[in-house]
Order: sequence, then C-alpha cells, then structure tokens
Amino acid sequence: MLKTLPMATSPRYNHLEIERKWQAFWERDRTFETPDILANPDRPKAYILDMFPYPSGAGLHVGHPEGYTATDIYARWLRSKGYAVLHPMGWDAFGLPAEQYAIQTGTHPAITTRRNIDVFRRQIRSLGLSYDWDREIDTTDPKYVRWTQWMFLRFFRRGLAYQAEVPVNWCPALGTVLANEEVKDGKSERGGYPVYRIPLRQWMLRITAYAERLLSDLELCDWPEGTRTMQIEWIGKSTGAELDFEVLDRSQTIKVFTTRPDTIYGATFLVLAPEHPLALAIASPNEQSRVAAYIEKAKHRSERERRENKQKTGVPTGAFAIHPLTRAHLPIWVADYVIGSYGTGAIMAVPAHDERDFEFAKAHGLPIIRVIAKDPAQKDEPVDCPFTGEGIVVNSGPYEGLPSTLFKERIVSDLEARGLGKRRTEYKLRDWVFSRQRYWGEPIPIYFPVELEDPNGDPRKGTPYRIRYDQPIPMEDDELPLLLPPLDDFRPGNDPQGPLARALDWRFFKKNGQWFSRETNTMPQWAGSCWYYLRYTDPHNDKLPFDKKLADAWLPVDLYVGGAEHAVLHLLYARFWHKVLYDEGLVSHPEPFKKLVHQGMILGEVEYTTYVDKSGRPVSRERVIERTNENGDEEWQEEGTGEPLFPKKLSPQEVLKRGQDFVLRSDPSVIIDARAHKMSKSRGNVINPDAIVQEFGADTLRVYEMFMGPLEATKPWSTESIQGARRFLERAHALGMRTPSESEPPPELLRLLHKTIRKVDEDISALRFNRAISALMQLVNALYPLPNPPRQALETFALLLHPFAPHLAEEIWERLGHQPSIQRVPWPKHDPALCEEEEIEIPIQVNGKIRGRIRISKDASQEEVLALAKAEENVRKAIEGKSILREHYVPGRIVSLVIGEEPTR
RNA sequence: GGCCGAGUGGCGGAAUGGCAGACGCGGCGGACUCAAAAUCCGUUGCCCGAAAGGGCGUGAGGGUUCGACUCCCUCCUCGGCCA
Repeated sequence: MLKTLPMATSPRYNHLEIERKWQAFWERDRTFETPDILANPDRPKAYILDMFPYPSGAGLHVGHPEGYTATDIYARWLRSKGYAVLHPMGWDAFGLPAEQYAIQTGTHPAITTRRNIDVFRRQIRSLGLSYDWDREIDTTDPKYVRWTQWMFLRFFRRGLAYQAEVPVNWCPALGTVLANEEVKDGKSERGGYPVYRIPLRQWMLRITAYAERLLSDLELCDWPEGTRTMQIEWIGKSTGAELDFEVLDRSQTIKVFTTRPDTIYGATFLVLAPEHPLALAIASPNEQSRVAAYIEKAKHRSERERRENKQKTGVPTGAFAIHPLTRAHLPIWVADYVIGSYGTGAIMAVPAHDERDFEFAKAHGLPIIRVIAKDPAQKDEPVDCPFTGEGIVVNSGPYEGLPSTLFKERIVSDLEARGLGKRRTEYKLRDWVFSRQRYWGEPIPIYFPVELEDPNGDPRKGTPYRIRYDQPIPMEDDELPLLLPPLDDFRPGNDPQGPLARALDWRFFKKNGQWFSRETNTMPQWAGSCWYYLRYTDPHNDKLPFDKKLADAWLPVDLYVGGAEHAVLHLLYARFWHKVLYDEGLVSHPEPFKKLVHQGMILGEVEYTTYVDKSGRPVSRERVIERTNENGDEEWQEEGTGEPLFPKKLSPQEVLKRGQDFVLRSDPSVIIDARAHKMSKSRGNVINPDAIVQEFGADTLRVYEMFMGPLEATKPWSTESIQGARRFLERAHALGMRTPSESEPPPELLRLLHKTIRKVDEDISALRFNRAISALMQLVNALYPLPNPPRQALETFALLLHPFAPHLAEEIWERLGHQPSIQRVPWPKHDPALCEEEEIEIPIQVNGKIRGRIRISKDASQEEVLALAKAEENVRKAIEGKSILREHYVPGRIVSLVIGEEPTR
C-alpha cells in the first residue's frame, strides 16, 4: 500500500540520517537519565508512566506509539520546565501466548520472550522516546521474579493468600482447565467436549478484605469517570440484611441475604443455590432424586451462563420455611439463578418486587404478593410486572402505610432486636483466583510435606505418596527466586495440577530426611504488573524490591496512560496489591496512580463495502442483515429472502455521498457501508509502525498520531493524511536551515510567537496535542514566506517543536549554533502583554444574526463600541426604522442588538 | 438488556454559552516544467446571484437564552465495555 505513494523522502529533509544521529547522541549523552531525586528534595517531580506492553510475536502495533508518544511529549515538556522526571519502560512478559507458541513449535517460552522483547525494544527505541533505559524491567527476569515471590510470601503471612477448592472448567477430554471464554453451553469451544465444573485446589488472594478501601479511595483518583464507575460496579457494594428462616419440622435454619428487607412481607418462597449445603439435605424423600439430578446438571453450567439464563429452571425441595413475621409456610426451591458464592447462597424470593423472582414465580406458578405501591389504593391489584422502586408499604402487617425507604431501616432494627436477622454489607467482588495450571508464570514459593507409603521410597520413582496440601510451608526470603524448571513439554496435560507436576526432579525434594513437594501452580499474568511501577523507582536493588525512600519520593504516578481494556482488572489488582504493601509499611501513599488517561483505539483505513448476492447484484445496506456465526465470523444475508450476501470492497471513486449515506456512483439507490474497522490480521488492514518510521520517519509518525484527533478518541488511520504531518516537518526543516536574521521580530510576529507559546503550553498541559500541533503549523505558515526569519522566532519554534518532533528539533537547534541537547534548554515563557492585540474586531449581531463588524481599540468603553456598532453600514440598514429593545456588549467578544418591528417612538 | 462515549464540509477534526468549520487531508485554479511528479501561490460548507449581497447549515424534534455545536428534555444512529 505504501509503495504506491510518492516517495516521502525529500532530499532536503533526510529523516533517516537525522533520527539515527540524534538517537545515538541521546544514548551517548545520557540525556534522559533519571535524576537522583533524593539529592534534590525541593525539585518538583513527575512520574510519567505507560502501561508496559506484553511483547507479542507480532511486534509493535500503531496503537502502541500513540500512548507512548503522548507520555513522551509530556515528559519532555516537564523536563524542560525543570521537573525531575521518571519515565521508564519495561515488559510484561509472562503469559499464555508465549506458552501456546511453545506448545506449537517446541521453542522454549524464555527464548521467544527474549526474542520478542528485542524486537519491541528496537521498535520502541526507533521512535525516539525519552525513556531511561537503565531502568528497563522484565517481569520474567529472575531478579524481578524474586521480588514478586517475596511479595506473595508477605500476602501469605498476612493470611491474604490462601488455598480453596474453587469450581473450575475442567475438560477431561482435552485434559485441561479452560477459561470461562473457552466454554460454550457446557462444551469446550474447541472440539465440543463436555466440560465439568469441578472443585480444584487454587491459591486465592483475599481482595475482598480490601473491598471497602478500594471503593472509598477511588475518590483520590483523578481518573476517567467511566473507569471509576466500572470499578465501583465491579466491587458492587450493597447494603441489606441477613435474615434467618427456620425450616419447618427441622432443626435447620436458612440464612438469606437481601438488599430489600422492606419487601419481607412479600416473600412467598425461598430459593437455594444448587451448591448450598442444605439443598439436598432438606429435600423431602419424594424430591431427593430430582434435586440431586438438578444439582448435578447445574455443575455443567458456568456462573456466567447461569446469570444470563432466561428460563429460570429450578426444582422444589418439598421442604418449607417459616416466615419469621407471618409464620406462613414458604416452599423452598433450588434454582441456579441463585449463585452460591454471593451473599449466603440463599434468597427470600419477592416476585412482586424483583424481576428474576417474578419471572421464576410466573414460570412455576408461585404466589405473588404486592407489598410496595406508589399508591396504597393499588394494594390488591394483581402484579403484571415487578415494581423495583420505592413507595408506600402495603400488605405488611403492623407496618402498613410507611414509606419503603423508612421501613427498610425500621424493619432491620426490629428484626435485629428480635434476634431474627442483622444488617449486612455484601460485595459482588470475589476473592482473586491467583493460580494457573500453566507453565509460563512465576512459581508460587510454597511447598508441602509428602507422606510416602514406603518411608524409604522416592516419590520421583513411583513410590505412592500423598501431598499434605493442608500444610503449606512458605519458602524463606533468602531461598528466592524459585525458578521454573526447564521443560520440553508445556502442555497442560491430564493432571489438573498443571505441567510443573511432571517436572519430578524439581517438584520433589528432600530436606532433613523428609520429602516435600513444591506447589506446581503458577501465578497469573497479572502478578508482575501489580507492582512494576514500584520497581522502576529502584530497579537494581538486590536487597529489597525497592527502597522505601525512593518509592515514596516518586509516587504516586502523576500520569498513567494505557488502554481502557485494563479499566477493571489490572487497575483494581494493582491498587489492591499497593494497599497491602501500604499496610506492610513498604509504601506511604494509599493510591498508586493519580491521573489516568486511556488512549483511544486507532482503527484501520476507512473501507467502502457493498454487499452482493451470488449473481453479483448489490443489495442496499438497509436490507442487509449482519450476524455473527458460531465460529465468531461475520455473515450477511438479505432481509426477507435470507439469501447469503458477500462483502465487496469499493474504491473511493466508486462511491458518492448522498445525504447521510454513501451510495454507489453507478446506482445511487444502493446504500453502502463506509466505516473504519479495528486493525486485524484477518482483515489485512494492519499498519506496521516500522514501515512508517522507515518511509516517513519517527517524527512524522509521532506528529501524525498526535494530530489525528483527541488522545482519548477512536480514530481511523489515513495513509493520505500522514503526508500532511510529513509536509509540515519538511517545511519546518526548510525553515530551520535558513540563515536567521539577527533583528527583533516585528510586533505582529512577536505577538504570534507569544500566543503560540501560550497555546502550546496550555494544550500540552491538558494533553490536547492535536491543537498544539495546529498552532505550530500556523507558526510555520507565518514564518515560511520569510527568507531570513528572525533568530528569536526560529529558536522559539524549535523549543516548542521539541516534545513533538525531538529529532528534528535537535537538528534545528544545532543548526542555529547551539550545543545539544535542546532538552536541557528551559521552556519558553509567554508575556501576556505581548499577546494582546491593540485593535480588536467585534462582530455585531442583530436578532441573532451577524450583520457587520467593527474594528476598535481593545480598551474602548461600552458606549463607544455600541455607538460605532450602530453606525456600521450594514448594521444601520438592519436597524433603520426599528426600535432597539435590548443591547448587549460582551467586552472584547460581541455586540448583540435586539430590535422590534415598530419604529422608535 | 445495563453502563459509558460519540454524531459538525468529500475526509480527520477545531470552536464547550459569543464570528461554526481553525489546522490538516482531498478537490479546483495558477506558477515552475517539453511534460509529469514534487514544490510554491491562490481557492474550497451548501443553495441563489455577474457581483454586492442574501438564504440555509453542527443526527431529529422540542425547550432555556439577547445569543446554543456547546446547557436541559424526548427520540434516532453508531462505537466501546459489561451482562
């Protein structure tokens, strides 16, 4: 695609040479070395961080430089404003893709990881980003793994890491544990083999213990509102009550959790989750087998499927509970729309006021009683749809007529007083499953005693053994890191304990005559990214993960830029981890990331597509139905006939804009699709940043990506538009090579210079890089006609250009006779007085329409302005013979006159 | 279904209560050239008009205001995330 374009390289602006030269200089000069923050405690600091990438085999994507360039501009700008800046880069290098590649090719993940990192590093360096490469981090490096494991031991000692039997998706046919996304309708996505929810021993991190702090400390985060909302919803705090229901003729009691204790009189049945310990125990003899069968069936379904299940399946247990207030007998059901791990795993169903309970009651013919109404007169009307709002309490014994919000408080107090229940806060947040049955992750530094059938045997040689998982032993700090054993076969295998279970010599060891077995689960990919921002503050420390003084001096991260896909998990896990380190006394700030920004996605080029049937006849867009088939591919068919349709790409010459739509030039009755798609290999619209850097230069790529639009917006790539960025830099280069004049800039140019400084400064501080670049373009346009531009103008321009196009700015700066690096030159300051115009233009509105303009001194009084406005030729014509009802003058902005139809009396 | 975001020229976008379309791409015209590309200069929202000028115009409809792309209400469309 690029080859069809004219050569971007101009003989005058040789980006390859310039960029090579300055990248070599920066490296030699150590221009971006992080200053010693402890030596200068009074200097303002800034910690500018990118979410570090997973170095995939595909290499850098054009989406990466977007966020990296944004932080780079910000970091360079702050350095020139005198800040001590920490701006590092590293690799989040454990994870599934490397392991899967290893399974396919037999190449060890350590080798592919190393190779991918080398490619990523080279690509990132070619962009001229001002990272301090002495602080590079690799989460798979033993020197890093050591401290990740060290931290895990801290979690373990605090009781925040524990083992539990957790249901996982186990597929015996594939011999592996599957992720939720890999399971469809109880079958494996690949192969369609049955998948079972089996309990498997897992390591868990007790993130729920921090739910409240994770929620309330969001107030300290200057984050996008949407991201905060997502975290709040993920934590899912709800307050309500736990109530006790006695089981009729039995000694058991069922505890239910409800967020709506005010609807208690409307409870008409109870529902237990299939995994509730009493589900089978209370079932009447007649119902035993049905309940058992239902519980068994529910094991095949993931929590996710159960939640979205619309049929509301369930079976009665034959047992009854006694309503604590009315003493009514309520049937107890088992249904999988109730989740065992939320609340108490049991609910009181109030079909009149809960949608799921309502649907369930309808499906199974259970009674519905209205207990809250907007108008008490409706108390006995049948319920056709559940009412989940607040209102007046009805059909509720002694509480009749209370507002439901008041009753909610009152009933809990009354139940508490009578020992029938208590207040309870519940969170949707679950503890974090922290183990994976995989190879390419940090080993968990725990081992267990092994009991041998033959005390003189060897578990590695087939002596039957039993591992005492109930007696976990943490490794000692000085035994770390525990490294992965070399392994030739990385497949998960038929032992749910994971591939490390097969590394017998690694797994089993003898100490003081006793055999032990190491934990064979590894940590999830999230582990390394939970604290990498701390390691950057002290990356070579081999006594501690980081020096507290350094971490405290640099934290919190002042600007954190990364994709919105991490809005919940990474950002929540890292915050949790940070709070634990805070409690350990290792850090002093409660939150790690002060300001967070998500860069938008860069889409492929806009594509024009029409859909044709098998005879090649195009079908207009509104009659095309798009859907996704079982394989996840898109399919199209004609509305009505159902005939399959096929997408056909069109060139821009074949299309026409008509109204809101694009249509075929050859047949304007056919509406076509005009949109940009996500870049993907299968679509063939991926842009490789290497090719752009080669052809146009890193500075052009940087300027183009920043000029495309707002940082947070989704934007389509355009190979045509990148020429604009290139031309701008060519003109900038040409200007920079001219011989400057040593005279003062004329007043108008001086004013433009100061206004540009002001604008670029404001725009960088607000991360509005597209607007800053537009201001720089205007400055170039103004200077370009001058054969000998004033030195002051060229120098100011180079300084302002530097964060955006650093290589070219260095080149111009040197050409102007200065010592590099331009990074060390203080940022220019604007003089507000020099930004002011002496004479300003004021538009005049008459009844909301602009009718004329006047030029007048900026200090003119309202009277002067209004008088001149009314005298303006066109305005005079418009107001002649009419009465003026109102006059407004907004100083320096606009005059607005309102006139009536009648002449002035 | 829920939550969040966005709809402005042929295209990317600018203006967040005060001149809609800055800046860039593309288009058109001109200069240079044997010619083309590149470059430079000019021009470019739509409609009417020879021009001066006028009318229309920020997804649709309503509202607030002297004044609305901007604020409020209803709706439509697209995108993202979650279910």
